[in-house]
Amino acid sequence: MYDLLFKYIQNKTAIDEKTFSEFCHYFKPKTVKRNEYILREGEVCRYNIFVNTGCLKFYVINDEGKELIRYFAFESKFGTALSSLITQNPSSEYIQAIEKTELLVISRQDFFHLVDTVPQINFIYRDILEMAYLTSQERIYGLQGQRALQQLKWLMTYQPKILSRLSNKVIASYLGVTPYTLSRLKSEL
Amino acid sequence: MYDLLFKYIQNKTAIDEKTFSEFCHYFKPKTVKRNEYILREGEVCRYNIFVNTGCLKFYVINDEGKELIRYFAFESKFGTALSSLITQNPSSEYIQAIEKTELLVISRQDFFHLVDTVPQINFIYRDILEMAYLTSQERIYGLQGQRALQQLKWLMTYQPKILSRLSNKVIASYLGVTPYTLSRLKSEL
DNA sequence: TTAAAACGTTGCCATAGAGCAATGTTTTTG
DNA sequence: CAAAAACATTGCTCTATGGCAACGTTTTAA
Repeated sequence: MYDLLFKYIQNKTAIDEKTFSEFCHYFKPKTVKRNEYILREGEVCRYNIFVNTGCLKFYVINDEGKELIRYFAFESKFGTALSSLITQNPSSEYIQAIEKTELLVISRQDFFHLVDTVPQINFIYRDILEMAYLTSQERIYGLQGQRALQQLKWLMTYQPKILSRLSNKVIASYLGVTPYTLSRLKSEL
Repeated sequence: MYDLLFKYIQNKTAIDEKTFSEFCHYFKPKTVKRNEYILREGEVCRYNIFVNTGCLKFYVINDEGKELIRYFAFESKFGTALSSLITQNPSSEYIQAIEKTELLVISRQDFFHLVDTVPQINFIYRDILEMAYLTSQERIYGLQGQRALQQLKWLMTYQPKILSRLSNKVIASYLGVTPYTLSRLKSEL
């Protein structure tokens, strides 16, 4: 149950099993079904989430009713509606399972308690933030600059898992184009 | 010289002048001219930067030769090419002064030393990363979803400083549209 | 202070992508 | 396993934005 999480932390910082076992019980296992919501727009986010198996999508519904995905959390990834988690204001994001997904869920309070008291978790959180920020930056440059075809090629090279595991509809929503356009682009490759 | 930086830190965490004076000398004053480069593509970023007066732009030049701006650092803002700073790989970003700008510059080594030894700076860095990530997220949703006119309206509401202080050419590069389009959009408002 | 350079605006046309409709395919679920 | 629902593809048309050219205005720097 905690194997993946232990490997994740061990991979990024020095930690022994004893230290890990002292805090891992703060992470509660939870299984969600395909299409089940973990968080809806308007709710306050009270958890940080680690994905054991499956996949979550993080998205908003814009004024025109379109679903815009900013992030997929696959196995061994953390994800949360960070803005709401930090500010405790209602979230503008939805978090939803794309397929049957097994999670480890930690409450906001417990998580920040660990960040403040366990140096390894302080470092992990810093690493998560740094990496999330870097990924966001690259994505901004991608969305700003490239034509949709270029974005698709970038995705094929750097995020092939997204293309191979997810539906066209979902990929289109991530790229910010319509499924029609994505379908046409794929035939141009 | 260090007034703004002290206020910045004091505003986010409890700190007294004595503690501040013990580490502030790590930040070296530097003045750069209009259009002067602080970092060019291909160079390794070795500094974190705090802006005292003026404004910096952080951008890439894409395959088509277009300048794409992801961030402006105005007074009382930190900014760096974080990806290069962390990995010490060559930067894909440029950092350049838009106008005459006074900086406080701290070396990578000193900065992470402070992050690891001064709890207030650890917290500041966490706050910078959190806020930068949140801003990036919002920008991703903006770029993905909205038409350029909507983006411009968003900017008028939430970042009026950008519109009032910077040239159309620079704003267009931030929005990811051509100056022609921006000029036309403004006449539609 | 004035020539040169950069910038902003607008007309015209080209093009990428949106949106709808129709059709075939795959997936889901009782 | 079969019916229903969701998804993928493609033709047609429409719109937002790109890109060039021309021209006036502002800024820069010697």
